[in-house]
Amino acid sequence: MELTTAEENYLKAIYHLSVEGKKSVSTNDIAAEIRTKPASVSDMLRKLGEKEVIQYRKYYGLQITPLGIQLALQTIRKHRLWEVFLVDKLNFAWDEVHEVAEQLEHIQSLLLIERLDAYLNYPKFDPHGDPIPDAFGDVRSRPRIALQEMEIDQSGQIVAVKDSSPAFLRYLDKVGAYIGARIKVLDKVEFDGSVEILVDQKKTLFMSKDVASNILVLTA
Amino acid sequence: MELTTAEENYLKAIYHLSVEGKKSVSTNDIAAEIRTKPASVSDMLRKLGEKEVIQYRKYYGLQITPLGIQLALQTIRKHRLWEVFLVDKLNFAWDEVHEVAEQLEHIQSLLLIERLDAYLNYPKFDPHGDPIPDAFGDVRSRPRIALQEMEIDQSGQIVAVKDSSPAFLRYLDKVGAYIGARIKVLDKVEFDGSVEILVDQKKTLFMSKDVASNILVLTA
DNA sequence: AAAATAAATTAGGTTAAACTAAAAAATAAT
DNA sequence: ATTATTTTTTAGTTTAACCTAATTTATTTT
Repeated sequence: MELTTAEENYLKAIYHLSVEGKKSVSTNDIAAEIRTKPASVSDMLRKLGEKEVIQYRKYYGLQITPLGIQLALQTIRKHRLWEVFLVDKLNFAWDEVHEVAEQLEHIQSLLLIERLDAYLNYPKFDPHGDPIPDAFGDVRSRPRIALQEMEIDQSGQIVAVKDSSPAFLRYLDKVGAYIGARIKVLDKVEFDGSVEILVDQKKTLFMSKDVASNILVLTA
Repeated sequence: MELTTAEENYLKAIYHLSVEGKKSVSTNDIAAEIRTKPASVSDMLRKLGEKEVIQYRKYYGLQITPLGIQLALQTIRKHRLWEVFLVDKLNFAWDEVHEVAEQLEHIQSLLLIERLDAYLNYPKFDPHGDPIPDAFGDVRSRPRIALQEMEIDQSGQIVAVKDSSPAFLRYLDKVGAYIGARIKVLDKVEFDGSVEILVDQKKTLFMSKDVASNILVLTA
């Protein structure tokens, strides 16, 4: 089964919307995600349906198939491995990698990805803390909760972000809340949902509810 | 100036034919190089002419412009840097890299190439011994002659091959004539042009004229 | 120099992926 | 339960890159 670059991008978007966003995936959702027009999405859904990576009934809805999930995970695997390469080996900042990884993920060569994986020492998580599927598509993800949902005095480690826009990542970098940081919730303000945390047993940090709900923590 | 992947491939082919093959570049030559049809080439030449990377007068001929040369060299630079990466870091054999590098060379990111160059320690030659243009397109190539043209008792170092088809590269690997090998010409048979060489002061090797004329040597 | 051959280009068609505008179906509101 | 609104799909274009077949230009040959 061969997918074009465009097809891979659609499938990846559908996978993310299906898994992360729970409820059924709409044409408009996909258009927003891919930054394209709904009419283009309808076109592509028909094609993806014919290739049996999704089950598609027009006006009704779609469901990603096991084959589709497998292919999407391979693309995600490639994307995240390249991100590790860019950060670990080429010293990219974690907010600079996405665009380039978006291109690299479409390079076709099984050997390349296997070798890259070995070279990087079989990493299990990318620089944003997201799990890297193995060659069979298996993902071992750690149970994580939003910082927002933690209790006072609970501690843990920042492992990922929900919103990975460059602006947000830069903000985190600036205030010193990097992936891997060990944190403890010192206080929560009921009124506005903001929280106060201790980072690495040194620095105290205030953050709004908006920020805190975008940070994922592996609780101890 | 932005070139598409196809445009980059055509320009690269035109550059190679212009520089390596001397005489004027024909539509048919390009078609053969790119494995496409002459009609498609005509189409593309018009487009490349409009973008001013070549000077083109139909039925008459073409010439690559300084801008075209610069852009072609950037693509070649990327291709050869990726080849170094694949061989040095990911342990690819030198006959396995071309296809993958052909894809990687089109990734667009100046930062990526600069970082990769630094990571590889600013290599000057790729695994086939071809020179890597620097960020400004400057190439420092070593003066090389074909093994075929060497005199008896002359010695040197294998630095490149003309024909880099996988079959030829595999053959070289098998007989132990790798890039970097130090050699000395022991004998030349006038009758058929074949040569006998000593490799690394150890192994004696016979090769046909065809093979010898495809091996480039930096003479001592 | 005219005829034959070879090379290059144009004309017209295909496919993938996008788009706008219009139509159809599903959902929500009165 | 009609009407209004939103969502989705279809119809018809556009662009890039290819193709075949036909034509035009250039080059050889006689």
